[in-house]
Amino acid sequence: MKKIFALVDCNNFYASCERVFNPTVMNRPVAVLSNNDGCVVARSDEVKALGVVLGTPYFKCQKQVRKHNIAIFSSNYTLYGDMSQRVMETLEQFTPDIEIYSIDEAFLSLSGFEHLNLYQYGRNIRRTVEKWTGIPVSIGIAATKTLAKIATRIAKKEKSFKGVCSLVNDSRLDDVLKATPVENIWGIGRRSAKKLHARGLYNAKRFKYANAKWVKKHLTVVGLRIQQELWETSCIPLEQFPPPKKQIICSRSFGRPVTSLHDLREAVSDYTHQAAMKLRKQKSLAEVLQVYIATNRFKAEPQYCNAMHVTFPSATADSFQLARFACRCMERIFRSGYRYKKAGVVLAGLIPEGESQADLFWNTSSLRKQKLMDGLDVINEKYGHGSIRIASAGIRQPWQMKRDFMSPHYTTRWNDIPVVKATES
DNA sequence: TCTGGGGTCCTAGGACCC
DNA sequence: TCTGGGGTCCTAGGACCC
Repeated sequence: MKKIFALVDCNNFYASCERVFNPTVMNRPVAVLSNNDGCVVARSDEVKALGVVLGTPYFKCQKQVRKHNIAIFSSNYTLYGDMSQRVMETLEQFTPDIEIYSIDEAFLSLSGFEHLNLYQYGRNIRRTVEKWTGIPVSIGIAATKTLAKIATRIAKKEKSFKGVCSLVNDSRLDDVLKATPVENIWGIGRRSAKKLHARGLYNAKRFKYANAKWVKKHLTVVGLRIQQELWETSCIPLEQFPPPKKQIICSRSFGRPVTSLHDLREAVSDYTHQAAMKLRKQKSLAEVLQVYIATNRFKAEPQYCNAMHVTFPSATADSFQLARFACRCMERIFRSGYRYKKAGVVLAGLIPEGESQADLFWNTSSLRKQKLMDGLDVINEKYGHGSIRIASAGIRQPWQMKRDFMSPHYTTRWNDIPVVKATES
């Protein structure tokens, strides 16, 4: 049976989320900043039109922000995560086979839906999502994921398509590919694009008809798969049930330079706890813990970075145990006299709960400790992240990241629920 | 003053084994 | 003086994604 994939992609997702509950920015350009208010990571259409490039450091576009009255927001992941869930739940109305690919994208399997007018079906999905969540989306429909990605670009770019583009059984497919630069193909990054250009392959159609042996040699099997997908041969399947993560990272830049071991210990304790919560959520244990620190590479000042990892005799998901080791690693790699910008924690060697090898001389997590962890997670889930932290993460936390333009937690905090006031006319 | 964070997959090369 | 061939496992680094 021929496969059909739809890709649903939220438009300017973070910026759209900020607009849903804040009508005052509906007609203003909106930009959302990365963690630490570092770079622009999401832009409304108006901001794109003003020429503000994705990834621009905030301090480099402040002039434009003032001149054009751009509304600026710090990243509010609690809000975006919740809005994402609403969008995904809406999509589940349309097919049971859905892969949540990222916070703002989902692949839907529409195989077996050929009897429908796929374009109209897409339009229906789009209307419903916008009505139920307030988030505008673009939808691309095609025989492979790679082609669905291309279709979505067209749906977004060509206004006459009204947000939906189907390339299923479409004789114009090669024309569409011809108009698609290779660097815009999903999975073709800067380096691969350069190689393709060097061989005179500038658009997706040329790539499609290129010599497969050459493709395999220079772009590996990954490139070969992409090429196959351009031929409508599906090689990248729908992953409905994503496998558990193989590593969990928590790393952050600091709001200001950090110089003391004390503060760095606090920071990695906090990061370790956050990573451990994710670890427990996917019901895994970690065998390896890694800690790293780095100075600010953009500054002309003494640079230092280092990392250290420990392997446990028996895998664990205990926040306290992990944090203790994280602090010990930090003590080992810390050198005084530097201004640190960033620290991170990696949990690796992840195995499913219940598959751990007990070690005779290793203090394995007791049942009581496990109950304590469960309690911690329940409370943090219910009252918001950071309601309960571990003491070694400190209270004052001078290293905390900057978030000067944070919007309220409209959907997840009682006190932040928007209030609509009637005015007398 | 101010430059994000969290992932995956693939390959090459070294260690080690039979 | 000569130094096969095949296999596995691990790690670091490259490339890419959102």
